[in-house]
Amino acid sequence: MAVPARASNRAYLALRGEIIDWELPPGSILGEVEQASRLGVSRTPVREALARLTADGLVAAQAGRGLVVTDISIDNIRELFEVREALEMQAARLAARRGDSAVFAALEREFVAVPDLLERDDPARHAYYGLVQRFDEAMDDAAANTYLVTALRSLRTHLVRVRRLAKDNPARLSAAASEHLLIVRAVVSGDADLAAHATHVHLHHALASALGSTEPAP
Amino acid sequence: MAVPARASNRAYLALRGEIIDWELPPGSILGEVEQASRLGVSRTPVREALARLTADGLVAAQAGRGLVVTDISIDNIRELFEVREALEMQAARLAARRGDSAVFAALEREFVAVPDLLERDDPARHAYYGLVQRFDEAMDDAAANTYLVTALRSLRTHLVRVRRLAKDNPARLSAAASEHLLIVRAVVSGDADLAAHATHVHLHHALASALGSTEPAP
DNA sequence: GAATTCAACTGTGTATACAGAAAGTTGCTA
DNA sequence: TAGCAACTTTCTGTATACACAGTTGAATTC
Repeated sequence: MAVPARASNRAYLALRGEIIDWELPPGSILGEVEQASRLGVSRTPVREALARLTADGLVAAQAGRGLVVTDISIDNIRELFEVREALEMQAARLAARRGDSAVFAALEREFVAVPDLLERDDPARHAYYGLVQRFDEAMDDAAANTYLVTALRSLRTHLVRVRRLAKDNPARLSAAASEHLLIVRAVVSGDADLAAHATHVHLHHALASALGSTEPAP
Repeated sequence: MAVPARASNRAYLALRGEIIDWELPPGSILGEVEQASRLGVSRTPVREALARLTADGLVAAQAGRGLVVTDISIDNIRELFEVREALEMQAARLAARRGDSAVFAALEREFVAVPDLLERDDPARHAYYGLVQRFDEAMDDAAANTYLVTALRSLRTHLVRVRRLAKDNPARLSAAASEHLLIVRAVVSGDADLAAHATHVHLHHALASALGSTEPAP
């Protein structure tokens, strides 16, 4: 870092990380003075951090109680996926029209190799999730639409919380990789409709998996 | 208002209004001290207002220059409509599935009457734009998706700026009303595909109109 | 005459102090 | 014992003071 990171930014990243990692579970009350002393900064940067988190939708003002970490329910997951479907299908269309084939051809080779990757038994699946992240970034880049990318980033913040709630199993990861592969191949060949529909299929399965793994045993 | 509106909120609404109304044109530099003295509040609420505007994408930090009102270009309009297409088509689908038919039946009657409305020669077309606003609100309500509505609201902030840039002509308004009418009828009859595709058609024409009226005469 | 350096000023980032409002608690009364 | 009221405490919202960084301008030197 070229400059000492600003205190408000440090406070924002710290609180955001703790909320996403469920260290601050939904319902936690975030008082300004308490967080200021805990994070070792004054109230001013904490205020700014909390304002950004409110804009992100990670915390909300509750009457009289101050700011509270927002809840994530099953209904929230369905709503998130409804928006995600709209935005990612559009991103896939745009990427197929505008994307750099070479970039996605490289990703295609990586997704082909995922079965080998998963056999290596990386407990946290860091390599796989890193690949998915690069896929997302390539799509953002190829879509070349500031407003779309902004909306997707906001959405992903919430999706990360869901991911912590619903653990993926190895079979699902393998299936997801082949779904991603189809999307990537559609982008490489410039087939916008196929890219969009393959994204739809992928999200359908992802939602079913997320809902399935969160439902309690009867 | 039960309580005296908070100074930070007043500052936010004031600055937001001035940016949307082009009183603060793109490129305007917003210094904290200057705005604080102009709005009659201290720097703290102004800071909060500027932070919210930055999150909205209406202002952006420019290296060394402080905060600057963001620009709206032709490319921005295209990008906005790409996102709008994705979100509003999804909203139309959801509204067709979940919407209250009675509400949209009432809107249908209003849109049928728009030609009469436009003959009354209201210079600012307040009645018409009010109807469109009620249409948007009914769609938001029917879509019943917090994240979708949040994204749409953010988008509309930018679209209002475009609307000030590109004036609608009476012929366009009349055509837009019949496009809206088709969407509303599709929602009433619960036809999700038709609602989505009618929205697509509407946005296609709206974009063509916006781009046409902004292009300088050759 | 041009380039480089130094100084001053403007503007943001942070801390803290103060005021007002709201919620919880405690005590009194019916 | 239950309910109401008043008080206390703690919170947020706002203002202001202070420090540091970046930019701009001028002056001096090559």
